[in-house]
Amino acid sequence: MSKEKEITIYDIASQLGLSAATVSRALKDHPAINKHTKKKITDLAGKLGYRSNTFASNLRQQKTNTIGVIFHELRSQFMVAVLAGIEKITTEANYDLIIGHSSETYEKEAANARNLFHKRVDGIIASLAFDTEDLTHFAPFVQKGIPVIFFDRVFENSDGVKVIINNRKAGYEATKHLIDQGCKRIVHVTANLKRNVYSERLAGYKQALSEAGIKCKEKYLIINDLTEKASVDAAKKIMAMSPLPDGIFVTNDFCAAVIIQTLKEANIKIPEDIAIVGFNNDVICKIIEPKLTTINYPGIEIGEIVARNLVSHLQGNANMNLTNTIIIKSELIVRASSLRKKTNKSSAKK
Amino acid sequence: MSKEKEITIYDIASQLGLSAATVSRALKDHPAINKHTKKKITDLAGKLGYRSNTFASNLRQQKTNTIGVIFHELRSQFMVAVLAGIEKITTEANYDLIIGHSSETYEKEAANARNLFHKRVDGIIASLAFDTEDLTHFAPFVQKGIPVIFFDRVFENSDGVKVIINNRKAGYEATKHLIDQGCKRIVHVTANLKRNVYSERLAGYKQALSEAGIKCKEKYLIINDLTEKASVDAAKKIMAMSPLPDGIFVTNDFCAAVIIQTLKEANIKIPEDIAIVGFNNDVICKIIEPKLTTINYPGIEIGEIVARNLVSHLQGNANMNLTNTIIIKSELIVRASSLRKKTNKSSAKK
DNA sequence: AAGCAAATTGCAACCGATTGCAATATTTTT
DNA sequence: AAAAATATTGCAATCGGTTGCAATTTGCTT
Repeated sequence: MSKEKEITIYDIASQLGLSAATVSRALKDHPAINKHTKKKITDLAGKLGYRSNTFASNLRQQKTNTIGVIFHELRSQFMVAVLAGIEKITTEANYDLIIGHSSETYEKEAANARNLFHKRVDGIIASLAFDTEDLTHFAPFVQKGIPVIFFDRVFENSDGVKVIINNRKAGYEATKHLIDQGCKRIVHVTANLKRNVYSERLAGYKQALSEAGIKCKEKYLIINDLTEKASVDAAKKIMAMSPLPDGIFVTNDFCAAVIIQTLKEANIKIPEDIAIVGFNNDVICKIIEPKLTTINYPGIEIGEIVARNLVSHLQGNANMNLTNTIIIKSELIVRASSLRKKTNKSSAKK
Repeated sequence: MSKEKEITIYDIASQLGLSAATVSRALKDHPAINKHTKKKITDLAGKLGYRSNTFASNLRQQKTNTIGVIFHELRSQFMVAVLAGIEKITTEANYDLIIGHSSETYEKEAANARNLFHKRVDGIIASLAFDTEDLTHFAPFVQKGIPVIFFDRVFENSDGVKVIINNRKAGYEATKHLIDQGCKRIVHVTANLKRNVYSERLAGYKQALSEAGIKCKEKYLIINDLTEKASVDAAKKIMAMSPLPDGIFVTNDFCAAVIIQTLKEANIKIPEDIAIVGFNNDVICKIIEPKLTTINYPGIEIGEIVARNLVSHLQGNANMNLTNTIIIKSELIVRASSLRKKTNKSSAKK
């Protein structure tokens, strides 16, 4: 427990009869320093257990080498995957991450933003909470020229870079698939329509219905917060409908899994009575019985792209401000939960 | 995009004809400063958009107000819950978190430790990777008197504070429950026995068997890495046994769920043919069919306790070094996957 | 060996907040 | 009203690394 004194460049300098400036440069591999002295310095630094003081360095250089991340929720595979992608790129580039999560409330999101602002992060990566209605809490960053990049939950018409998938197309494909499977009464379970991801998927849903000449009924739209309880309620609401719907497009795999579970307990057969499609391609898709048809939302790639954009902007290799929106590919993955017709693809692996 | 100059205490001081020292004290609510001047200062600071420079402050105070967290994996409900618990306490106490994850390898764990050491965190919270064999990578912290606290995956005989559950007891109860349900040939699927959590659960398993006069067979012990693939393999191994086992105690819910799924596909009935108990009480327990009996491992509480201990040590309110091990309660939660006898508790909710 | 270019190294002023101690202002005591 | 006590404020050094510019050393040319 003996708290030894920290070694500084001054200690190294005096032990070698050099100046602190030389030591500083040597440790950063500055080209002006003689190879031979450089070696002496790094050797001694190693021996003494020198560790550079980030604060002194940050203070002088006026930058923190830290990126702030604001997530609405961490309990989803998708989000963790995005995080892993971000982490991979940022650690390679030697940036630290400060992670804040909003638990889906605007209030905490704004508090996180303030905190990160005070911590002087060099850049921000964010996905919005359910109830965020404007981006004023990010204004301080914009004013100071600190780059902000959004993914997944974004304001489509805002400035700043956004990395998203084509949610409308995904919603369209999910619904179209159900229609192709013979569904006529298709429920859509989704969340707060203020969020682009949900409103766009809904738009795709409506488009597919209208193209098929199916009228979109108000009562077939269920909006909730995707929690376990809300999912059970949604299932009950669906069971109470008469006639029973024959298809459900759920905007989230976990919610879809709970709905399947609840319906099965009521002896409703999936997919024979009701076919179901989820969204995200979480592991849960393969654990629920029947396995869940879903939209693959590639989290790692999104995280990597988001981070790569931010980092190269910060390093001056590219100017983010020229970019506006980056759209990542997503695709429908068909599994048993929606397969009623034994079509070309034959039976999905059982 | 106009990068305005940052406001410092000197700016505030000169605008008010005061000294920087006074401004600094006023902003920290130092008792020696006159209420009236204090108000003038905070008002102006607000108006100018002053934000304190953490680096200057950290540099001067020689502490970072940052806690490092080393996780072996983030993709589990349990770990995310622990993180949420830690976050709750540390943000209340105004500490930042730097999170590193080892992906279950010693190498990355050590790299994370080095990084956090260089970042000069004030304290460390860690859970060990599968293949970590010693704690030398934490030695630098100990030497400098930086507190390190472990949870879940720990070395039981090491110095330092550990927060764990009684894994032996949990393993015993899980196995005993299976025995009580009439199981005689009980398989145990677990992971690297270097980790206390797994070796202890195994010990509990053996104890329960021996008390019931059941011989513990080598071939009934399956050790893997708990991934999806490994879980499928484990299930196949089990199906190949003759006679078929009639009970499985799995050390992890996700792995248990995959095994259930795989067994069901082979037309094995759960729990009639084989009863199954998992570990952790992840949400997946309630989604898998039948619902999974498991051990409740209270992540949030563990996170809170770990963080509370560390924070109060750092704040000088308590000395962690007097504590050695904190044991949290865990309990068996019985659900359908193991219920063969309709006993006193009658049928678990269907 | 003088002259000049290139390679190394050092000087000293930052970056912005903190804090022990001294100085000044205000209030209370006698 | 002077002395003593208390409340406020300022001085100036400090934390440790960085960097423009100057100084010094070394190498090369003729």
